[in-house]
Amino acid sequence: MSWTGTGHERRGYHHGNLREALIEAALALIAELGPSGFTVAEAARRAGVSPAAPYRHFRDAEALLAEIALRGFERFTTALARSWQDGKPDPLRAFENLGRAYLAFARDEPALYAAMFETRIDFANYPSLQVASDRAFAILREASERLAATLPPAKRPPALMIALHVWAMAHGIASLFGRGDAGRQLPMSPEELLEAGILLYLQSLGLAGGQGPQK
Amino acid sequence: MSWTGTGHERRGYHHGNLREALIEAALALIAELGPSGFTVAEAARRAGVSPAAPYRHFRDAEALLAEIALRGFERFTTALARSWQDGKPDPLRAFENLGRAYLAFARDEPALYAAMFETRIDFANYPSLQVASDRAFAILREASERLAATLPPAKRPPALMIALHVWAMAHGIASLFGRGDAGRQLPMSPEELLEAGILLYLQSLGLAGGQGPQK
DNA sequence: GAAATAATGTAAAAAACCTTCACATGAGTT
DNA sequence: AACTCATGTGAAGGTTTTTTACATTATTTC
Repeated sequence: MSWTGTGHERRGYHHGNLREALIEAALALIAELGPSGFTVAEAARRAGVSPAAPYRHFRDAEALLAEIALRGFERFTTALARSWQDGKPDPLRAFENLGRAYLAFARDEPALYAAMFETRIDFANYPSLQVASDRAFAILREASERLAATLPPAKRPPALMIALHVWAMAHGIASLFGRGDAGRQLPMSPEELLEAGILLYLQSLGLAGGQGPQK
Repeated sequence: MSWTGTGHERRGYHHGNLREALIEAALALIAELGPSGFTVAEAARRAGVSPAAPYRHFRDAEALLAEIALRGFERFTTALARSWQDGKPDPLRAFENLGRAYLAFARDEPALYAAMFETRIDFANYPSLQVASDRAFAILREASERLAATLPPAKRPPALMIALHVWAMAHGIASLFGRGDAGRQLPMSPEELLEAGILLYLQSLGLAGGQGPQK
């Protein structure tokens, strides 16, 4: 038993909670070394089991990553929904909060975010991932709908487009500048950058800044 | 010599152009299987040499990827500069062309784009990569400067901010929706999405749409 | 409660990969 | 022609992935 890890104690022949222990170990590995630093063998080592044990719980390495990404999307959805607060105190403020929550999630849970977006998992092989990802996007879309609905129908821009633009900018900022040490330094924080970008964008749609839409 | 590849012919004991052949093989692998599908052994196999041969040209697998990313940034810079056309016919049109060129590069050279942005190479270990990346961003920044300069100084927004916002949105769209099959389907093409996003954003700065800045 | 069954972990092994090292070969130089 | 350097080979050690046969424990059923 030379692989017996120094980490969490082992109750006996059976681990008792190996599935969770593997997920935690994988998360720690990703956080430390990036998505490519994770290996099934190392996760097993940290959980104190043999290299074959993980295969009782996950079909292969990708399945473990997919499970992590799935939980990531679920927590992401929760975090976004909480920050949106059903549009309170007002849709614009709530929308800004949504943006901050997006970046906060990417910063505070880099391993989850990496598993969700920096890992090349084919969603077709994991339908639940597609569902979970759609649910997260649905928050953003709902927020965009509510924001757009503050305008009279004639001047109302398509909410889906707004949601896509905001998602792209948020993901772009998180991905390019999200980690403090990521090579590039900014004249402002990622949060400030995103907030400014969203406000400018919404302004031209007449959804921020107090004046009507451009035309 | 069981590893003699079926690909490009071999002139003798010495390959003659192994370095380039390895880079090509790695690019093909990344294009086919994603960044994680590349292995030194397979690249060597395709080049028709032994698995140890690549180490005469690259310190390790990451160094090969870094070289690919470096070339990617150089070609990226060239493509962006060409599309920008020194601001012709006018800064706004040229700016839109820049956005299209960004997405075209991500679509047409997915392997390069992946090596540049989806691979977690530490720029600190490859200073030339940092330089090349900065050069690419400099095009975007210069374009932003020129665009901002179309406004009187008092109303001129910070060009760096514009460049960061546009880069983030372009990268976000490329990364989330750039590949046709990438799970999510859009109501419009990535190019149209980006163009609309940029125009709306610039509108509120008074840089597009024909009217002055808001507020 | 004992026996059958299911779940979970181990050991061993094959295949692939990464990388290094000593050595071989060929190219270019003097 | 001899020397030197660059480039490629063969072999080897170490790691990882995943499968298979087997061992152990938990759970269910009678």
